[in-house]
Amino acid sequence: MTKDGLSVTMADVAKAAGVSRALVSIVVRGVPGASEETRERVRRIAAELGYVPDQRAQALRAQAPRAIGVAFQAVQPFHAALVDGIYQTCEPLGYQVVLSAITSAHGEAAAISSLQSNRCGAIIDLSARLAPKTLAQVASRIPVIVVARAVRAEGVEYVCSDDERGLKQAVEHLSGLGHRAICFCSSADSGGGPERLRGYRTAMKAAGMAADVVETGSTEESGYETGLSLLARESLPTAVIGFNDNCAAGVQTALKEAGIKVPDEVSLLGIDDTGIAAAPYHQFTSVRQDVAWLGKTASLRAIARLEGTDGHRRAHIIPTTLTIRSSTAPPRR
Amino acid sequence: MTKDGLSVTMADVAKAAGVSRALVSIVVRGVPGASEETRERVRRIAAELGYVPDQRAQALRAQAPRAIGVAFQAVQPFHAALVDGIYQTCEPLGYQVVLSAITSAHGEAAAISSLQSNRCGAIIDLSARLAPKTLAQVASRIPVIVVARAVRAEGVEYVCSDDERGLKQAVEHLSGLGHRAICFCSSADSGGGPERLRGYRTAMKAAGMAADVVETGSTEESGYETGLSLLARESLPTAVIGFNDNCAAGVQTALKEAGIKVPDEVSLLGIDDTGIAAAPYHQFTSVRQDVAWLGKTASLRAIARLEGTDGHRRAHIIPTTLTIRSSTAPPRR
DNA sequence: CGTTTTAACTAGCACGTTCTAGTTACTGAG
DNA sequence: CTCAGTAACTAGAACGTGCTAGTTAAAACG
Repeated sequence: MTKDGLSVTMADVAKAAGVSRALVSIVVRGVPGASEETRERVRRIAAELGYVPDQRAQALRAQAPRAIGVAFQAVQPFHAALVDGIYQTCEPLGYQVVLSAITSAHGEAAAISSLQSNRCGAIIDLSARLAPKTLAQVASRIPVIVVARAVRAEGVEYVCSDDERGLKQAVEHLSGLGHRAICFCSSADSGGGPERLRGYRTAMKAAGMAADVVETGSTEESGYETGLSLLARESLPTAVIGFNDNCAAGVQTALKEAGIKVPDEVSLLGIDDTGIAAAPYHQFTSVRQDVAWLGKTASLRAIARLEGTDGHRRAHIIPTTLTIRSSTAPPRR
Repeated sequence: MTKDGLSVTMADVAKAAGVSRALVSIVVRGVPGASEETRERVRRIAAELGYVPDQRAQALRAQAPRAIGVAFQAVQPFHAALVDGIYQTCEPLGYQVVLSAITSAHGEAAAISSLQSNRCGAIIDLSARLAPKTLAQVASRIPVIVVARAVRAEGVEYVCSDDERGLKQAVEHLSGLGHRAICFCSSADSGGGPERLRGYRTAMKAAGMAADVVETGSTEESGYETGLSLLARESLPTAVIGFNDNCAAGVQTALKEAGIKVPDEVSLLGIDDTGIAAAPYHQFTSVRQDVAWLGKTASLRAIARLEGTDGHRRAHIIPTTLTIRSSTAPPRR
């Protein structure tokens, strides 16, 4: 640290080593143009002074942006896994990941604007709730990749799971076990909501069964409410598909409290295959989203768009798989 | 966007408006020095071109750093809440929050180095697992505030909950209900582990009870294992304090599977009061950490250290409260 | 009319880096 | 000894912004 409390700069190292700034730059970047002994000496002095290159200055100097911006919601475990995947893809390729959290104090618009302000070459939005028009406006300046939501906006690309097919897998699994009365808890305005509903309806029709849809939400509480409403019916369905794992967990609680056993009396199926589905007391069969794949695809698309090696595409649909656990079984007699 | 695909700069706006860059700067920052009509015109043109100030250039120009770096683990809901609190405190005070995720692909050292590289004026570390020596080295250059872990390292300040007193509250609540056989699931190497254990031992001693400690971990799985080990004993304790809510949830599952009812036969108490404790099927009494307070304190300390208005302090201990729910009741006869 | 004041605006440097276009100093060939 | 070739190094200009120190031009004042 220099005397005035500011950070160590290249010039400080250069001065201490008795060389020019340019040479220090050559050494720290490891490019040819310095003798081995000078290299050694400069490296040692840099380490002694605790020199760390200033990323902002590097970025400012660079002509082409080397940063990928990610807007995410910290509270969502799903987002955490995606962020992990994005780091895994971007960093080895030499791209910096710039995060901006979407919180109660810092909304989606603020997050995106902050990423623009950091001159990210592309933006990956994990929680696109803004109007398509607004997103399109951003996309006219910077490539935008939306994850887990089918956004129909000019210039916006999206990556999401094949929710429609996922529900087909779920319905087929249950009908294969012999179920005929399968209820789906829908949440139309959540990400993937419309696709999941469509997939359910199509699959039910194909199997010659009547659709049975209840509108709910994506939280455990709404699942619990839905569970109570099912219990109030004259007869229970033999199987219930929750809108997601949270929702399924809520339904299970309501059923358990009423003394209904899962899967003996009612089979229960979640979607997303998050940690909650794998928890020892749930063990939900669940439609698995391949989060690593989603993150990797979004990253690669962002990089491709940033580098301009590839034009705009509309959508990237990632297949789902069914993780079978102990919450599904043949129906009660 | 300019022709070559790069972003709009101040010079672009200045050229389009037929004024100097300096004047654009004056208008954008809203400082005196421009006539109202020029101001209006420049603002309009800036908006038309989609000009967004370059934060990196601003930061580079600024003498004093205005950014607070935060190293966090995305997968931890606890961290998410803290990040939220940090944004709420820092942004209104004009400080930028720079996030760096700690993931499998991007460890704590990488995260901290990235924050240094971004010339943050202070670092808030939500997941300090590095050796105290390493942390001290970082702290010798940049103020470091560690959250939720009592780190004894030169120059490092920490903010954490009063875990010791929290356990005292837990034990007193249970002993007030009449419990005499209270088991504590300890996790010595987790954040707050040693303090929690010490608090438990002290409180038990003060109440004239014998300590009953089982070593476990901070996950649901380890709680489940611990639950099984308790069931293998000749007689169950009448109350169990989980190391945290996750752990308590695991214990509960093991007990439930063995047909043991909570709280009728065994009282169960969690720590942290996270969402899991409040979930409908758990309803744990839990020692609440005031996350908002923790985040606010860490932020304010970071700012104080950054501004140099205040010297180094060692520790900041935030009080805990007990949230009473339905998992605790008087002991079985 | 000359001088001062003030509002409105501009020129140009600095921040820390990278990169181009040099400038040395040394080696080896003729 | 001269000349080219090369390795090792340096000077200085950008990148986009903020700020200091100006420079106009018009109004105010005596």
